[in-house]
Amino acid sequence: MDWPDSTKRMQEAWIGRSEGAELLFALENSALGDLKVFTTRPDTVFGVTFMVIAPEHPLVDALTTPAQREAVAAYRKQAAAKSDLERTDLAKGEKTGVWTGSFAINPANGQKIPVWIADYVIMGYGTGAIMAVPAHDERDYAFAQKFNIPVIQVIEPDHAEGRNGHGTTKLPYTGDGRLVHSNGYSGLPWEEAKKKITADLAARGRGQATINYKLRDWLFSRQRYWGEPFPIVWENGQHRSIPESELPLLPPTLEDFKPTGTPEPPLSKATDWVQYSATAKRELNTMPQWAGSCWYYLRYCDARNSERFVGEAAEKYWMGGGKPGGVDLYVGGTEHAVLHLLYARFWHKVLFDLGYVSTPEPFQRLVNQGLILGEDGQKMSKSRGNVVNPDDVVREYGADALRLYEMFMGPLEQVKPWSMKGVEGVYRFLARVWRLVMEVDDEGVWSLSKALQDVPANKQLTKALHETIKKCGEDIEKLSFNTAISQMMVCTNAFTGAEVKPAGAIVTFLKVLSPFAPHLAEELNAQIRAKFPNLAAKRFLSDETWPAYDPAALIEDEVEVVFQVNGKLRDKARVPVAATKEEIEKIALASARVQEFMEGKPAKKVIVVPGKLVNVVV
RNA sequence: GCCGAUGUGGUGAAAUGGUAAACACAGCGGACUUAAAAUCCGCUGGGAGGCAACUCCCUUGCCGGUUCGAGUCCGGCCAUCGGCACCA
Repeated sequence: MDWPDSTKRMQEAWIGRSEGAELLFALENSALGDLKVFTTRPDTVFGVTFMVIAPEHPLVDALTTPAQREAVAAYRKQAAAKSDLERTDLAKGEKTGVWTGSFAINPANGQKIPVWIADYVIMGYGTGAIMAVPAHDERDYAFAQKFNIPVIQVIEPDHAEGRNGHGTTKLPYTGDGRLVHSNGYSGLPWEEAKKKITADLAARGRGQATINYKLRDWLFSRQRYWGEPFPIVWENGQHRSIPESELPLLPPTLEDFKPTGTPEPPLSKATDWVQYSATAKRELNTMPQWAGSCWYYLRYCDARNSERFVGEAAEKYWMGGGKPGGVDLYVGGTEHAVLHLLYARFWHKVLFDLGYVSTPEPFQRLVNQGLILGEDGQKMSKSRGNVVNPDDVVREYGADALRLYEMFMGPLEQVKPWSMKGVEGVYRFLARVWRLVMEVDDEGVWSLSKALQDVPANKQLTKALHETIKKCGEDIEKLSFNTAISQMMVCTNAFTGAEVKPAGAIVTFLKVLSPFAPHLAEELNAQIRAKFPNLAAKRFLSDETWPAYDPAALIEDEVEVVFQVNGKLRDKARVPVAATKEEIEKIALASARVQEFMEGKPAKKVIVVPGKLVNVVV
C-alpha cells in the first residue's frame, strides 16, 4: 500500500498485537480456583514477587480478607472516581494500590505470592490481572519500591549496557539476556526460555501461548435522529431483524427531531413508527456517521443500484486494476488515521473475504493533507473564535479563489495557517488573468480586449507557456499544487507584459488553469469563442485533453553559467547551450574576476557542469 | 517516556548535491487620479565600504562530518507540533 509510514505505524500501534502467554496462578484459597494473567514475558516467571488485579476485577471481593475489606473498598472507590487520563497519564510513575490479604501460588516454583489491587492494571486489556516481575518491568518496579516488595532478578544481560559500574545489573532491566535463578531454565537465552516455559506450563495445564490486541470496540450506536435506523425490533425482551423485504429501512419523517431531554433517543417521538406490531417495538438508536464512511466509496461506484450495494461490473470497473487497493488516491486528514481508515479496511476485508469486492484493501494511495489553522496559528475552534467559514470566503472572493488559495498556501501535507491576505493575493492573480482577455471601458462595461489577437506567440511567450504546461502537468502528478500555481503566475506576468495577447496561446493557458479555477477559465474561454471560434474550446475546457508541451520551445540558445572559485560565486556569463565542457572551462578561466580570485595560483581542479556552473579549485 | 513529522526573510513559502529566498503577502517608492481605491512599474535577508553604478563579508535551529561544492547526504544535540491518550 502506498500509505504514509506514520499512518501505518499508528494503525499498528492501535491494533497493538502482542504475543505472550496466559498463565494460571492457583489461588491459596483453592475454593476460588485460578487467577489467569496475560504476560509477554513468561521467561521471567521465576521473578514474580506479587500479583496485581484491576480494581474492577471480578475476583476482588472473593480475594479480599476481612482485615483488608475496608482498605480495599476505599481504594476501589478512589480508583472509580479517577478518569482514564488520571489513571494513565497524570499518575505516571506514582503508583497506588492495596493488598487484598490473599495469596496465589507461582505455577513455576510453587512460591506463595501476595495478590494486590492497583489501578495501573486495567480491566479492559488482557485478563485484568498480571504477574508482577519488578526486576524486569518498570511499572512493577516502581510499585515494588513504593510498597517494599522484594525484587528478584532472573535475567542477566549479555552486554555491558545493562550493567552499572560494579558489573551488577541496573534494575529494572527490560532488555534481552539469559535466565538466572530460574531452576532448570537458568542459562537459557530469554527467547528460548519464553517458548520452553510456556510449553512446559501448557503441558501441565497451567497456561498457553496467546496473542493479545489493544484494539478496542468503537460504539456503533448514537442517540440522534440523523443516522441510519437499525433494522431491528424488540419483542418480549428479545431482538430480531426485520425481514429483508422491508429493507432499506428509512428514518421516519419527523417535524421535531431534537433530543428528548430524557434518555430516550429522538426516534421515540415517532410513536406510530416505533410500534412495529402489537407486540414489537423498533430499536430507537441510530447508526453513527462511520456506518456510512466505512463503505461510501463503494456506493459511489454505483449509487443508483437498488438491487445491490454495488453492482459487480461497476465494482470491477472502478475498484479493480490489479493493485491491492481499490481507490487510486484518497486524500484525508491524519485525524482519521486510526478510526475511519482502520475500520473502513476491516469492512472492506470482510466484503473481500465474502467475495463481494475484488481487492483486499479499500485505498491504494493515501495522502494526509495538513490541517488548516486559524489566522492566529491555532487550531480553528468556535471557542477561540478563529473559525473561517468557507461560505463567507466564496461569497466575497468566489469559489475559484477559495480553491486556488487552499492549493497555493503550501505543501498539501503540511499544517498551515489561514490568511485572508493570501486569499486576496490569489484573487488578484485571477483578476490579472481576467484582464489578459477582457478590458473595461469608461462606463465600467467589460468586453473582449482589443489586445487579444489571432497571432502566434513570440518566442519568449511560447517558452513561458510551454514551461507552464510542463511544470503544471508534473506538479499535478506530485500533488505540488502550490508550485504549479506559482508557475501559472509567472506565465500570467509574462503575458501581462506583452503588448499583443496571442489568443491561441491564452486558450492553451486556460486549459492548464481550468482544473484549478474552472469557473473563471470556462467563462474566459466562452468569451474568446465568441470572437475566435476556431481558437477556443468548442464546448468546455474540461472536455479538452491536457495540452502537450513542445520540448523544442523550452530550449534557449544561450544559458547563464556561474563561475566559482573554491566553491564561491565570483562571476557569471551567458554561453551557447551547445558549448562543450572544454569551451566553457576556457571562458571561465579567461574571466577577469575568476583570475583575480585565483590570485595567480594554478588551478588544481576544474569542475564543469554544462549549463550550470564551473568551479575552479586552487 | 516511546513513536513520528517539522525547523529557510517581517509572513506563507521555493530550491534533480550546483547562483539560497522563485511565486505570493506585508512594507517602501513611483506612475495614473482633484483625491482615494483599484491598476501598472520599481525596490525589499543581515552587515560593512562607496556620491554612485558597484564591491566584499555573513546567512537555511545548534555542533561536527562527507564533498570541488551541503538548505539538501551522514552523526550528535536543541526546539516545536502530532500520535500513543475513543468527535466523526
